[in-house]
Amino acid sequence: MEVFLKSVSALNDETRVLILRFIDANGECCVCDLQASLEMIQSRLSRHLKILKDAGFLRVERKGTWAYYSIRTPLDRFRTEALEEIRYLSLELPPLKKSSEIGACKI
Amino acid sequence: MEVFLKSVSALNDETRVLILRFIDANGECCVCDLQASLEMIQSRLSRHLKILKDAGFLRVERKGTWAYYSIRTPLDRFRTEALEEIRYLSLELPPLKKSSEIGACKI
DNA sequence: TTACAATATCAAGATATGTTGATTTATGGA
DNA sequence: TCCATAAATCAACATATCTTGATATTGTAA
Repeated sequence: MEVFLKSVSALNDETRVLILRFIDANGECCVCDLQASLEMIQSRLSRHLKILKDAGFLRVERKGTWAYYSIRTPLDRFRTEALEEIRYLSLELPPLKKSSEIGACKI
Repeated sequence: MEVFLKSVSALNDETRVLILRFIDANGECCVCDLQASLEMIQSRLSRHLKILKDAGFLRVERKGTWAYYSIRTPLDRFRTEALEEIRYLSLELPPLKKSSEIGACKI
C-alpha cells in the first residue's frame, strides 16, 4: 500500500506530470535545463524532482555540480502505464532550453 | 490533464483504495453494507464513494432508498491497470457484512 | 583555503484534502 | 400527509501539500 500510494501521490500534481512528460520527451535533463525550459524557480523544481525520484519514476546521475535526471529504467508495470497515459495527454510542452550545454547556466 | 489528475487524486487515499479493493473483491455493495463491513461512519464513506464515482471508477444504481455501488465497466486502460495494481496489494480485507440483506440496516 | 556555481533543504504562509457530527434530501410505508 | 430510514451534503476543524525566499550543502577551480 505504501509503495502504491507513494507512486500515486507523486503523480497527483500537475507540475510533476509536466516534468515527467518533459523528461520523457527530451531525455536526460539537468536541473538548470529544466529551470530554463519550464520557467520554475529552483527550490520548487528540486522539490518535485526529489518526489518523482523517491517515487521511483526518475533517477539522478551527478556529473560535477550538475544533477542529470532521467526516466528510471526499467519501470514496473503500473509506472509504465502511468507514463504512457501521461505521454498522450494533450498538454503543450515548452521547448527544451539546453542552458547547461551553452554555458548559460547562471542561476 | 484534468481527467488524469482526477483519476490519480481519487486513488491517492488509503481509504479509497480499500473501498475499491473491497468492492472489486465482493461485487456490488450498498452503502450500509460498506459501513458495516469497513466500519466507517456514513458521511465519510459517502464522500469517498462520490469521489470514486466522479473519477470514473464506480457506478451507482439506486434501488429504493439504497444506493448500490459497483466497479464501473468498461474501465479505460489506466483505470484497469490501477485496479489491477490494487488487486495485488497485500492489505487485509474485512469480511463482507450484508446488513442490507438481513434487514439489519439501522444506521 | 577561498570563492563561486549548481543543487538541496528549510521555514513560513497559502491552499487543498480528510474527518466528524449535524443537517438536508429522497424514498417508501402507515 | 406524516414519519422513518438510507444516503448526500454542509460546516468546522485538523492535517497534508505546494510555493516562495532564505540558507545549507556539494563540487570545482583559482
